[in-house]
Amino acid sequence: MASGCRVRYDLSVTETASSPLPAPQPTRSEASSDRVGSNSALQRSREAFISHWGEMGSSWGVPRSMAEIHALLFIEGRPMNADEIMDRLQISRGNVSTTLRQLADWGIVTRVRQRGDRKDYFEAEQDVWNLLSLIVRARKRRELEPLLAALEDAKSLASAPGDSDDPKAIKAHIARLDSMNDALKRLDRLSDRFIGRGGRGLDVAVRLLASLL
Amino acid sequence: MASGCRVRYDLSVTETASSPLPAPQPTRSEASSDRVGSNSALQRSREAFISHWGEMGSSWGVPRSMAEIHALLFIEGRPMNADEIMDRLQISRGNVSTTLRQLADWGIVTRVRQRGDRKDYFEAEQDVWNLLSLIVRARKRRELEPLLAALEDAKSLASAPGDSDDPKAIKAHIARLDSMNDALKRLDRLSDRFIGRGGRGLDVAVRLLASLL
DNA sequence: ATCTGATTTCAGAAGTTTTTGAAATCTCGG
DNA sequence: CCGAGATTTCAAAAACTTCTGAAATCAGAT
Repeated sequence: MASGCRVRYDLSVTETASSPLPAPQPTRSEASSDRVGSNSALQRSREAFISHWGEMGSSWGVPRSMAEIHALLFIEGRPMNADEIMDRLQISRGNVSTTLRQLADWGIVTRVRQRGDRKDYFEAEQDVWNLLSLIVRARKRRELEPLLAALEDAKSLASAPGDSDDPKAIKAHIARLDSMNDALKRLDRLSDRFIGRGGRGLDVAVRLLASLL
Repeated sequence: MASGCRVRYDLSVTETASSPLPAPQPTRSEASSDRVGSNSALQRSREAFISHWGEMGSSWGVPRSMAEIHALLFIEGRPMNADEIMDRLQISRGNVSTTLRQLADWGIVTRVRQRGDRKDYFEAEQDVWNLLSLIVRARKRRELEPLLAALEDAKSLASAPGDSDDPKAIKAHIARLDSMNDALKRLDRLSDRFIGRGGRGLDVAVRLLASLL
């Protein structure tokens, strides 16, 4: 569903001076042919995880690089700074900065301070149920709730004052809006409970259901 | 999150002859300013529903026009043919054809035959829980399952034969993959039950949970 | 077979989203 | 207050997705 394969870009920043990074770590390989970088089994497994997570993200409307950054932080399980992320994923500084801020807004990633280091470090939520609940919460707020509001609007629009529509048709129309509204509202309320307390709710509910069905 | 406002396009097809359509129905209005077309309360309400549904779709990775076509069929609640859809939504024949096929593949829309009419008509699933279960089913197959397989791969990659990685690190890494895998697998199995029987399962489960939590 | 209207296909156009990278801004230490 | 490094911003570029429309294909009627 897409290829990939970006080109390397210049790392030097603003000032003219050369920034003597501790040893510019060779890049990862993208897919086949040439391999560079540390290619231990562990590293290759991480790479696989990252790219599959990125893939999944992009089919769910999450920018690939956002999903990849998150995957990297999750799978490394330790705080990383922007430079490390840039090097590892081969994406630009601006992109990393913007994306980290968004992930932090969603609450999926936390900014941590490293003693005696001016850089910002970031680490990902490690509890998967917590992670899922954060995602659900964010999408619910950004997408489900506005849609519910819109459905209410559509409903009130339909029952406007004097007009020339067939009352039968109006009734059927409103019934359709209502059934959609009901279903989504139920999911909405349900997700409230699910995410009620730090993801544990989701976990519990899922176990519960699994046994009941 | 986007504008819209496409231009009208030529309706005439292949042959040179003029296709005398029964009266090219004026176009809908996009948002504000000029209004054309039938503007009854009912019509405006439908329009609102369609565009909000389209909006939502596009933030979930569904092409706007696909979401709109589905919304139109759902809210009209009757079989419609390609020409009606083109006129109403102002989208091209090719787009309509391709999209209808996809919706039909997902099972969200059904092709129905109208006696004595060579055209194909399409109608949308009217039961919302059924609809949701069809959507869940499709996404599960197309996205969740491949991801689960990929996680398994990543896991086996990590425990490859003789290599230089710290055994501690490998253990931690595998634990992470496992926790992700477990959570997603549980969701996966759960959705199986949910959609087990034509959407009713989903409905029942949701009611059940709502009362339990 | 042929004709006619409906449908599908697909290359290119249009539109949208994502990414880049360099300049602006911020922040801390001295 | 200045300098050095870190971060943010944002206009422009690249990449990707979706859409168009004309030509090809298909299918029923004659």
